[in-house]
Amino acid sequence: MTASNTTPNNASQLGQSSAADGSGGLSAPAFSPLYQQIKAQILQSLQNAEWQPGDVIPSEFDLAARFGVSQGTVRKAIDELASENLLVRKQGKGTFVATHAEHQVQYRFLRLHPDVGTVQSEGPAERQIIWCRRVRATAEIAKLLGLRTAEPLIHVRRVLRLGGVPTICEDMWLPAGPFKGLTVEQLSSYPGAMYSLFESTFGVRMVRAEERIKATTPDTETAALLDVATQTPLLNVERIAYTYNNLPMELRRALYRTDTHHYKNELN
Amino acid sequence: MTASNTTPNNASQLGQSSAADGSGGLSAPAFSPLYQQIKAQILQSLQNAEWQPGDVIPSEFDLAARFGVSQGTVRKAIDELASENLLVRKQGKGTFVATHAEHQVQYRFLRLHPDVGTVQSEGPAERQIIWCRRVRATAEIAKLLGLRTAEPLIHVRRVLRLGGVPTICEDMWLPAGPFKGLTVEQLSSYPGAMYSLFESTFGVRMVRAEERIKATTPDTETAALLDVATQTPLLNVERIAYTYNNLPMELRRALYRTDTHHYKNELN
DNA sequence: CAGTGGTCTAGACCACTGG
DNA sequence: CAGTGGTCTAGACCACTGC
Repeated sequence: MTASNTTPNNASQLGQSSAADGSGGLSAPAFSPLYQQIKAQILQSLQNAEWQPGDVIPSEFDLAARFGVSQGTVRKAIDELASENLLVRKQGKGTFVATHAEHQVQYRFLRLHPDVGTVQSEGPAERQIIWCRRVRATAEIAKLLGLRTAEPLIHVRRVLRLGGVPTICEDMWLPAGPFKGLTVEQLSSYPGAMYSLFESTFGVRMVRAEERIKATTPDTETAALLDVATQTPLLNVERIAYTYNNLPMELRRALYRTDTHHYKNELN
Repeated sequence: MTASNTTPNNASQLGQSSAADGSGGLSAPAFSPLYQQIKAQILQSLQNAEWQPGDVIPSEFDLAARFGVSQGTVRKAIDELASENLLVRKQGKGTFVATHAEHQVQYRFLRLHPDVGTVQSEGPAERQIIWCRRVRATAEIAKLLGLRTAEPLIHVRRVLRLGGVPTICEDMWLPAGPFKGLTVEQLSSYPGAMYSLFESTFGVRMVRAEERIKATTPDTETAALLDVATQTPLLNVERIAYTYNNLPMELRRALYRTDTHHYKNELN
């Protein structure tokens, strides 16, 4: 009785998700293990906002019962989601939906760190919104965000001061639809990180990002904002941030001063 | 008979490794699960060069028998080592010691990619060794490499051409001891990546690296090597590469041209 | 076909949290 | 104390490789 498996193998009552699964190829039947299907189910619940950021999700045994699999299988699914920073496990307490609002890390995607030996204990960044405008997508921006040219966008420009020094000047482009109603007042008064605001107010959770870095010099306007000469070499960091389903939701083009800070990257 | 566990719990015949374990704190007894101890044992075999890069290691069942644990426990240990890129699993074939000589990825730690739309299919980089000298460590370099000031080093300077264009100029400092006998001829004639040479010829396997990026302009000598004006903004990438045990074994300071390439980083 | 890694189960017990 | 995640086992079967 006990030693026989539940089903011969692949997909039975568990419908394979229909949307893009990123496999690309189309020849192979593409065997998908049970835990991957469970993972897709959990992901679906996250996308559907069935569980909110910060919430506890059901226990491993509950989920196992719900999906009709063993706890170990659910565990493996959650393991992967946790390693992708979509879920956070806390022993003895439960498994939680990850959130940008965790006070521990203010800027999860910011890789700019103060040089050691120079200014330290600089505290939180001071943020200054330069503007927040409605614009239309250029062909270039539309392509990067997966939109059509001339679709409405919100364009935000801001400066961050670290340790009192203007260090970062960034432009952000957001699709107007999901961010309808975003105002300078919100951006200025919100106490947490910008992605935390997006999460709580607009239900858009940034999950992953890609950055492309070049060296450049600022135009006169940006040079003034950063209080540097126009020939000062700066890092040009272009970021595309993605929400669930690899959907790009933000384009950000930032200039970093690197006289007292550096961009840190770990290579494995 | 079967349902009782092997040992009440922690460390029994498995001696906890003596060297630095990175735990830092000293108050807690620091419970260490079995699979972590197995992982440490396997790591030890890797450091002792008991298994060479590219070799197969014993099967999960063999290792389980050797360590007196179940296959699942060995599996979890190998899982972590594989996720750290120290081992590579190949279904149906075995588990292999990772190597920099895999033809698939020529430069595992190089994050500079050609811009899309510009020059493509640029093929392998052309390497040009500018010099290879014996020097003594400055205080700064000694600190970064965990050495004492004035310890002997090998200083290599080279230029990489991508798609025919001189794009990277880098200086490397290596401790003279482990790299005794490194010559310009070796560096010039070796067909693979530099870390592959280190691995096969000197038994030094780079496992992990940290990079700190700033924007700068080149001095006249470097500007000439890269064929750019001295006011051209460039990426300054300072890398410390580590072998097993978090031992720093290389300091590298590179300047990247970013007119047709960019430094790519994935944020999770 | 045998050998390897990969999946899945069922059940036991441990470590941690909070009422 | 009960409930959660974390570890460990023993055993079954699947998918892939290569002889």
